Amino acid sequence: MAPAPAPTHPLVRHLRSTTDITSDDLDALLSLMRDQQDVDKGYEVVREGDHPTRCCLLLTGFACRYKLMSDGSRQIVAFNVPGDLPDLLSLHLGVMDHSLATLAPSRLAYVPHDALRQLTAERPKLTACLWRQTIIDSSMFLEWMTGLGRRAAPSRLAHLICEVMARLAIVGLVDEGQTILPVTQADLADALGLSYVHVNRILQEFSREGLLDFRRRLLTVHDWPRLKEIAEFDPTYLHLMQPATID
Amino acid sequence: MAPAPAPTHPLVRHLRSTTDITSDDLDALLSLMRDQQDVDKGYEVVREGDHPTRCCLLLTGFACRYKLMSDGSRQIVAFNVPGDLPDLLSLHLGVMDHSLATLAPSRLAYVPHDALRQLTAERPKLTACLWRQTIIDSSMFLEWMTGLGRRAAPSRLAHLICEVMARLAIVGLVDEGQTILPVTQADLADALGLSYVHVNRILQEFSREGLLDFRRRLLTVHDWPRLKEIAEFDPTYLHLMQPATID
DNA sequence: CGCATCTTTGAGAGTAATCAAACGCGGTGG
DNA sequence: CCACCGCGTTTGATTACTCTCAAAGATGCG
Repeated sequence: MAPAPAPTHPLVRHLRSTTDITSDDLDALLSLMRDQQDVDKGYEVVREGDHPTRCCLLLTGFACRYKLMSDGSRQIVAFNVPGDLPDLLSLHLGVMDHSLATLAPSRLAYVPHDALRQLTAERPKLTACLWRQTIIDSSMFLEWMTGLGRRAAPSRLAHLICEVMARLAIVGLVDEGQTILPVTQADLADALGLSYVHVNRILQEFSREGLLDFRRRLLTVHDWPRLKEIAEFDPTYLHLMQPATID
Repeated sequence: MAPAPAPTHPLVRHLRSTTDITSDDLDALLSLMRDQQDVDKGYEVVREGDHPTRCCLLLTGFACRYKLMSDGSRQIVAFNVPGDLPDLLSLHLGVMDHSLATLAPSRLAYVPHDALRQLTAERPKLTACLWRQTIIDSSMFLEWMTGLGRRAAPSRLAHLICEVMARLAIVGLVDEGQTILPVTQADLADALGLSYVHVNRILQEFSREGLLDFRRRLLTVHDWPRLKEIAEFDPTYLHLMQPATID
């Protein structure tokens, strides 16, 4: 039987795919990641208003960043996949202006701000890589905003699925067009600025058309080219060093 | 008569209000800003797909960043006021994934990426300030996204006006609740994900209620507290070092 | 087996888009 | 000085997308 592929650290996969980080800087960064924790789904890593003193790395699982409105509604502004540094921005922001929570049982690693700040003071190249990382984040926000503002609901949903698939593929979590996407339709709705009822109807339409199926957290894309077409998905904004990994 | 207040450089006002930059770093940065240019309204500073080799500083005028959709519609993702470094992110991004254009006659200063990169390699403190700056940008995107996804149209418009007023106030461009906002209602619509017809109707409603008037690029806010209330405007996400400047 | 969570369905209501046309104002040129 | 022109704004009528509310099915976990 074929041996399982060497399990590469997701952070390594992630950073290598979006930056030209050196092995040396990578090792230095990884050496700070000793403090790890397993958490359940629904764990709030940081909350709006917090003054965090450390950043976290998502090793396994799934997370999202969101803001809560006064009427109780929630806008999810980002999904995070393994390898992401979801709250890296807290390094340069006193106060969190949004929250971060897991959507699935997850493993987190923590890096104290102090250590990270010292590391960046010593290593300009690494600093540039991490800075670039936060900027790519903001690129994704821009794309998301554009979807919220100007894309019709089906295209918006398709685009979100394309993005998440692409990012999961980078860290090796997509197999034959299938992936576990541990979110509910209500979570998708919160990300898309739609109601969950409407999301449900669009998903049914997609399924009826043979485009994809999303049931019980298992996402199966049957027709990636057409999905990309509906989404008008252009992965440029992910700023990958190599061309996209699905096609 | 009272002497006019000393005209401070807008970049200085801006950076001082959002970071703890030192005078020394500030001078170093300013010394790179020699290359200046006056441009007309509608000038495209950088375009989606470009590979810029310099960043710009908006000295006077008004600009916006936007993405164009295949159907010709436009999503404005940010407005830029004097003192902003609207495309600082291009320093760490090979390709622009959105465009930047002026909305009013403006004066720009350019800084080559080379020079800026060298400066950041030498000055970790300055790097942190600029990094922070790009992160605050991304905070504003998050707030904007939340508005697009979850705020009703009137609240969304009110929020945008609050933000722009607050940021103009920082650089001293608001006087007695009045400011020149050099955008059309169609521009506002492109920023808000609404049609210009709808924006017009909301503005009329605001005017009828005595909340504000926006005519021929002159914005007059009559009832700032109520505007903030409608917008649920909480300036935390602007990450100002001092509390907000209007109240 | 029972409960909690998540998904699905239907009906009715509203918000905002679209289309089309008129209006107002400032600038230009005769 | 007036007529015209263009940009931006305003208006009205119609359409349609999406939400809300309410309730019924599924599914999986304990």
